[in-house]
Order: sequence, then structure tokens, then C-alpha cells
Amino acid sequence: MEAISYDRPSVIALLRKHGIAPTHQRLEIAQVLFGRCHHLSADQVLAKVNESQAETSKATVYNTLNLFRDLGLIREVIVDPKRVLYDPNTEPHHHLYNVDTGEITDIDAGALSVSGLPELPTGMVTEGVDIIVRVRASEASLG
Amino acid sequence: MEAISYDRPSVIALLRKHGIAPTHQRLEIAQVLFGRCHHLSADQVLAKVNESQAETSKATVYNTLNLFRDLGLIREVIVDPKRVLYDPNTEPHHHLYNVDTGEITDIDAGALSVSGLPELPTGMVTEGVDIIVRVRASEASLG
DNA sequence: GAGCAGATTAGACAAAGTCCAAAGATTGAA
DNA sequence: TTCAATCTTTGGACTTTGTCTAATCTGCTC
Ligand SMILES: [Mn+2]
Ligand SMILES: [Mn+2]
Ligand SMILES: [Zn+2]
Ligand SMILES: [Zn+2]
Repeated sequence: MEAISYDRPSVIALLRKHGIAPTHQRLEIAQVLFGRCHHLSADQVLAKVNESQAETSKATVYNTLNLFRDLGLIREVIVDPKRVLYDPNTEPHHHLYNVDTGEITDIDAGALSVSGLPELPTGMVTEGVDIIVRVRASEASLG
Repeated sequence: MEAISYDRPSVIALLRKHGIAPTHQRLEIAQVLFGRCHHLSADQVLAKVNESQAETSKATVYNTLNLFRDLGLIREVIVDPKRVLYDPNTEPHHHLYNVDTGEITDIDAGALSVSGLPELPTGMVTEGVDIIVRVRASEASLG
């Protein structure tokens, strides 16, 4: 696994490499995505980008998230029926989902193995295997 | 695994057992859910119930789906970001998801095993492990 | 019958996401 | 530098999924 730097010049180079213009808005959004916080919703990205000052519209956030997703820079996590979450971690990995709080934690795919998956119908190919471990606080752990 | 009959009298008994009244609408919805088609969205259930004649409102379909889900008669499948699907198969099982067509197929949990799941934080308990195999038609199989 | 609890309903509402047409920004050739 | 083509951004309309509410309906029991 190669370490990627996500400072401004690196992100500019990354976008250029994918043939898209490194606009101010895209850089702001990239900075939010590739920063500390993982698994953000579009709304959360919008809020973070515009935190200090309004810099980006809702439409651009959605445009950019879909663009980055198509380029493989981020991936979608489908676990909360209310909204898609965007994940800058594109290494194969899985998720622990706290159904009470909505909190999501990564599970490294390396440690984990699945056996017994059925044969695919001919002509079909696997795009990915997503494992979601749904957890909650146990009865005992609550007062 | 116990075979369950889903004819009208059995469903009536099932609802009574859970302390809810077997109304006409609930029976119609149960009939759609427990019939041949699995993994239906709320909208599809509504359409099927009202196919021959209008019998149920949108609100009642949602009420009933949530009620059945709370009673454990059906479960939600979170795989399509656009809508929740409802699954009358409450046996532990997983899903194959065709990302192009949206088609969903069950994968029996018996044949399948996952190893290497991390320890849960203390006080947390697993509610379920969902595995989604995302597949699509291979390049080769398309013209 | 009256009274009561629970169920159904139309339609208002909210949130996520897409779409569009207008305006703004970049680019690169002349 | 200028100009036009192209790409990008944007407000806001729109769509879809799902929830909520207040009014009505249904089915009991007395
Ligand atoms: Mn900023
Ligand atoms: Mn019918
Ligand atoms: Zn992740
Ligand atoms: Zn299923």
C-alpha cells in the first residue's frame, strides 16, 4: 500500500493526471475528503467546505463527488438508508456500522476472509464484496 | 429451517400471534411480500397491492412495512442507495447485487463463512453481518 | 345504540439527489 | 491581446423516498 500525500500540490497533480481541471471548488472538496474525516455525506462535505466562508454550491458538491467516484478517487458506502457516504479510502476494506449512532469504522480487508461464495453465473464478474457488521450497545452496557 | 405457509389463514394467525389486527390492508400487503417476489421496494409493494383495484394508501404501506420489520416478519436490505428493499426471507442470508440491473439474488448463509472479524469494543454486540457481492456483466460477455 | 381504541387516509412536509439554463472561468489558437 | 470554444459553477426547480398529522373509518364492548 502506497502512501499518498494529500497536500494541495499533490491533489492538483492528481486531478491533472485524471484529465480534469483543478478548480478552486474541487480542491476545497478534495481537501475535506482526504483530510481527517472519513465517511462523510454530501451534506457534511458541503458544510465543511463552506465552514469559514461560502465557497461551493450543493450542485458542485454532488457533481464533484460523482466525478471523484467515477475516477476511483473515492468510493460510496451504502449502509445508511438515508444517505450515501463517501469514503476516501479506496483500499479494499469493510465497515463496522453502529446502528444507534450511525458511526462507521473501517475493517481492514487483509485480516478478513470469506469462503464459500457461490459460483457466479457465466458472463458475470465481481465488482466488489462489501461486508457490513452492524453493531449496537449491548443491553448490559446500558444502565 | 421450518417451512412456513403463507396462505391467508396462516398469515392471519401469524399477525394475531404478534398482537396486531389482521386488517384487509395488512393481509393484502403480507400476501404481496410473502408471495413469489422478494426484495421489493415500498413503491413496488404499493403498486402490486393496488394492481387490480385500489385497496391501500402509501401511508399504510409504509406503516405496515415498518410494523412487519419491527416484528421481525421481514427485514430491510440496504444495497440500492435510492430505496430500501424489503425481504420476507428472515433466515440469515446474504445478497448478490447486479449493479447494472438492480437485480438481487439470495446467497445462503450456510455455505458461507467469514473469518478474521475484529474483536468488538466492549459493550458492543453484533446485530448482524451483511455481505453484498456486487456483480456486473463482464466486458467479454457484452457484444 | 354510544363510546373507545386502533387503523387508514389524503395530503402536507422534509431530505437527498438530479437537472437545467444562465453566468462565470479557462484555454488555446490566431 | 483577443476571441471563441469549452468546461465549470450555480440557484433554484424538480423528483423521489419516506414521515407526519389530523380527520375519518372500523370494529369492539357495554
Ligand atoms: Mn475553505
Ligand atoms: Mn388485492
Ligand atoms: Zn471506509
Ligand atoms: Zn434476501
